[in-house]
Amino acid sequence: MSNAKVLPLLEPEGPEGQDVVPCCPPLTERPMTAAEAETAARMFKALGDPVRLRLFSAVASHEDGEACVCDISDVGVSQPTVSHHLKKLKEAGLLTSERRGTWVYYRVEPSVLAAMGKLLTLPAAA
Amino acid sequence: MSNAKVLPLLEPEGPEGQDVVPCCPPLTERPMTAAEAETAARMFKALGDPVRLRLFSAVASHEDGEACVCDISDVGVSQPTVSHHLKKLKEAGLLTSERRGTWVYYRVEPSVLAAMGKLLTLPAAA
DNA sequence: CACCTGTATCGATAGGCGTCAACATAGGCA
DNA sequence: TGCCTATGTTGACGCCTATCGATACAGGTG
Repeated sequence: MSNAKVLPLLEPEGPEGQDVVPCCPPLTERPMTAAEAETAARMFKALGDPVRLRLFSAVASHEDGEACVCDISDVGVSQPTVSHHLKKLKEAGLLTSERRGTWVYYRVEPSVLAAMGKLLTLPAAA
Repeated sequence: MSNAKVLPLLEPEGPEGQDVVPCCPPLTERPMTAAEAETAARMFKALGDPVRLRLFSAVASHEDGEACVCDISDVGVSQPTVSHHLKKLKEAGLLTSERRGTWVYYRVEPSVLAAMGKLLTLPAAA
C-alpha cells in the first residue's frame, strides 16, 4: 500500500502544503490529448454507476465529508457489492479510507472534487 | 424522433425562454436518491470513456461549440466506432447533431455542461 | 444517371463490469 | 481463548459495451 500513488486527477505540486494542479484543462479550452482523456475518464467512469454515485454522494454530504460504511451501505445491493464499489471509488482517487477500531471510514478528497468541477467549466458563456 | 425527449440532466422549466433546472442538487448537499443517481450517472458514464471524452472535448473546444465529424474523428479508432461514440454522447444529452449538406455537425449543450459542473460544487470550502 | 465521399447501421466478438454467495480477515469483548 | 460484528476478498455468472469489417444511406458532382 503506502501513499506513493498519486491521485489520478491531481499531481502534487510544490512543497507549500496541499497545493495541487489539475491534470487537465477545462474540456472546453482545447481538445484533450489521449493521455489527459485517459486520466479524466477514469474519474468520470467511477461516478458513472448509480450505486457508486449514491455512495459517493452519501460520503460527500455526510458530516465532515466522512462516513462509516455502516452509515451509507443502504443502497439496495449486497454488502460485498458495496465494498466492491467503495474500492472502485478509492482506486479512482475519489475517496480515501481509514479504519478506526471496528469501523472503516471513507472520506472525500475535496481537491479532487474541485478539479472535476473545473474540468466542466464553461469558457465565458454569454 | 422529434424533440419530445428531455435532456437527462435537465428538465425544461417555465415558458420564459431557455430556463432549465438541474435534475439533482450538488453531490455534497445531501445523499442522492436512487432516481437522481440513475439520471446523473448516465451523464458521467457517457464521459467515462477516453474516446468519448476526447470527442466531447473536441466539439466543446471547437469554434462556437460546434464541429464537423470530419474535424474531430482523428482519435485512433475506426470511423464506425467514432460514429458509435457520438451517438452515445447524443443519447446522453451531451451533444446534438445536425446535417448540413455533406457534413454532420455536432454541438454541445452548454446548459448541460453547466448542470454537471454544479453537481460537483463544493459546499463552502474554507 | 453513375460515381465518389462522408456518416450511420448491422452483426459478430472479445473483454469489462455489476452482482451475488461463500469465505476470509480484523477488531472488540467476555 | 472463543465468539460476534464489520468489512474485504474470491470465484462465478450474465449482461453490457467498445471495437471492427461489411454494408447501407445521404448528398454532392460529373
